[in-house]
Amino acid sequence: MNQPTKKKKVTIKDVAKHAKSSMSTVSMVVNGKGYVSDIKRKEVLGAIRQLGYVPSAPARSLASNRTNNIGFILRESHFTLSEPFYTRIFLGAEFEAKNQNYYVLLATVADDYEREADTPRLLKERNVDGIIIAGKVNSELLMEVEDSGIPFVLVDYQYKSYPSITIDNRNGSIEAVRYLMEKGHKDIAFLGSDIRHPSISDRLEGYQLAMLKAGHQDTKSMTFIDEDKSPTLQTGFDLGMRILGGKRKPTAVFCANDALALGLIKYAKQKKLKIPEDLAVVGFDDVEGGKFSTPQLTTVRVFKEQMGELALRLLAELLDDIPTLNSKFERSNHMLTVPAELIIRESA
Amino acid sequence: MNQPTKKKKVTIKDVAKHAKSSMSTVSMVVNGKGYVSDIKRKEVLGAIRQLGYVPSAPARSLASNRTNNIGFILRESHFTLSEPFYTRIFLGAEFEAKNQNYYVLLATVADDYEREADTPRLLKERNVDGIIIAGKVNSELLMEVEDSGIPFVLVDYQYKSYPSITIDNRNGSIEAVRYLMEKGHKDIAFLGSDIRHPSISDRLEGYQLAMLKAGHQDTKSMTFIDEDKSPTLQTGFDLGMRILGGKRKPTAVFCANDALALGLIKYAKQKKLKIPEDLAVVGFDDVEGGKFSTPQLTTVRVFKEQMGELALRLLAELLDDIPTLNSKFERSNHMLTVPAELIIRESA
DNA sequence: CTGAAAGCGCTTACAG
DNA sequence: CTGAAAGCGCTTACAG
Repeated sequence: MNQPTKKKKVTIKDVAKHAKSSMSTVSMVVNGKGYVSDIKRKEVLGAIRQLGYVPSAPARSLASNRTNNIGFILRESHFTLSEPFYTRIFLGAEFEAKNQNYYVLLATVADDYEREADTPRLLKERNVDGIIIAGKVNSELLMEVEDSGIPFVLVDYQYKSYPSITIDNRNGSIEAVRYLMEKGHKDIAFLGSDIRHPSISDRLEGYQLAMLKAGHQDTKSMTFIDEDKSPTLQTGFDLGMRILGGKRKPTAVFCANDALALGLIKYAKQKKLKIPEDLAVVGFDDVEGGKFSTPQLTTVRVFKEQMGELALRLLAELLDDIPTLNSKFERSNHMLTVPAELIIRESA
Repeated sequence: MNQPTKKKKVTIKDVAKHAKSSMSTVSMVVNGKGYVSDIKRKEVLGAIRQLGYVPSAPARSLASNRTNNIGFILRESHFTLSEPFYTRIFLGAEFEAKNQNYYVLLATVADDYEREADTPRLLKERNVDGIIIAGKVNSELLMEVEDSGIPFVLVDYQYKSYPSITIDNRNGSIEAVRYLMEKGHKDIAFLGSDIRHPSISDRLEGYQLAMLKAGHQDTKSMTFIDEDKSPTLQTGFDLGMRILGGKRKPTAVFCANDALALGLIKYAKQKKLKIPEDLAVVGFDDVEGGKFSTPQLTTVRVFKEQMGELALRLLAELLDDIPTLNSKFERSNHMLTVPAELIIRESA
């Protein structure tokens, strides 16, 4: 069928000729711009189908001064995380990009990013119309993107009041802590790390709010945080020692994320504690591993794909609305929050 | 510093003028083609630096008929696997792509891929110079890529005798089984699934070879395979029942990959078996989770980043060597195998 | 070894 | 509402 012969590329010119029309008309129907009579449109569409015409991306870019590429910037360590969190956000963005006819160029950056030296090529070459930045990244990078003038949106992170998609961490946390309380727990601890990540500090805040509201003044002695560590299994395991080694042992722990929760559970099991009987544990994120852990993890679900999708859509809207990039009004409309949802399984 | 002013784009023309040279000369020094005198080159380079010239990707593409993009095709389920296996391969390719000045466009495809309907846009639009296909994918896709005439290489998969980068699964497996034998094990079982993936069937073969060589004729009663399942934790867990429920219980199990091994361990622990005392377990892949499991997983390491890097490099070479895509000679030179390495930890 | 010129395949004012 | 033409920023023969 599809002979791998050196078939000549079909151009817009061929289509125009075939449809007895002009290149501009073809261009208009392809791009859905301007008015073309129904008859002409049909003829053109027919010619396109018959000839198998596919527009050339580079030619379009060159002529229109748009790349139709979106950059997706992510810390390398976030990309290779065993729990596919950002990967799923990326996937959501990719999915929506297909709908919107964008290509997404992924650029991973080192954790110790340095301006200039590590500038992603897509930024240097300005080979994107807009950028999505996922998760916490070096502020050098942020400033660099900001200076570039290329529109961008953040996902699961915030910077000044630039457009962003964030999780409703506070309410998700409140819900989790309340659930624990309903189960009769009073001594509820918080376990966290990398507290400078806004998602994590918001989760702490939610915890504090819920505790205060329930009349527990002293949350401080019950919060265990290793600020300098990233929130991984290992960190959770290590913090487990501190939590369970103190004199005032909690009966429940709300963890800043699933990895920490899983690490804590691992430690607790090693100490022969029964979960949830001896210690109830709730995580946050709803990561793959939580479904397969023993016991299965009770957690707060984050809609990762949806976040990516929203980010792409928001960015696409920005690109359409502000070609001159000047309207700084209504910025707050561009800071979206997606709800999180408590998922009750076995660990609490 | 970097004013976000509407600075006019610096073009090759500006550089030529500034360097008192011509556009073609500038082009040549940028691309390192043809001969340019040292003096001219220096002048041009100086002008480029001073003006901050960055070539326009689309203009280049249009003029040269190369996109400078590489497509990376991957099954969606492989991308979101909790164990970042293919993700790391991708990262390796991405890394090498930077060196070679390619952008890599990631396209994830559904597991139930259908020709035409699901054709990745990068293929349809021919917006890539070459393609990397990672892991086992639908044969429809393979045929479609083949028909497109776009050069491609496979990673961790094979198709006809197209260029590929594969793991030395057989020798890795032999090494693992031999290690188990050295430890005194005789009843060594094999645990696997999705046996149609060449990597997995090769691992089985390695197992069989090693067993035979050691005088164990009957490997059949010791191989446990669920062909229709993918090699996940869950499958490993489920197969655990069969392995440990039979009358002839193995003292060691060589698993087709880490996920299966981890699932098996989970089941065995639940059955109060001690690992490795009661049951020794070896995996394959050396995935993140194995380092944090209890006990830590003994496994065969696969150099994932390196595989991606090799794939990109191989593809880049193909693209340079055969612009007309005709030489089908020496294909076997293009089927690379990377060694695997036994990593001894705690589970065996 | 270097420069002038055509051409890559589109989009976009601009006439009509 | 539709067509002719310029121009996007490069690369690549082709003269010199």
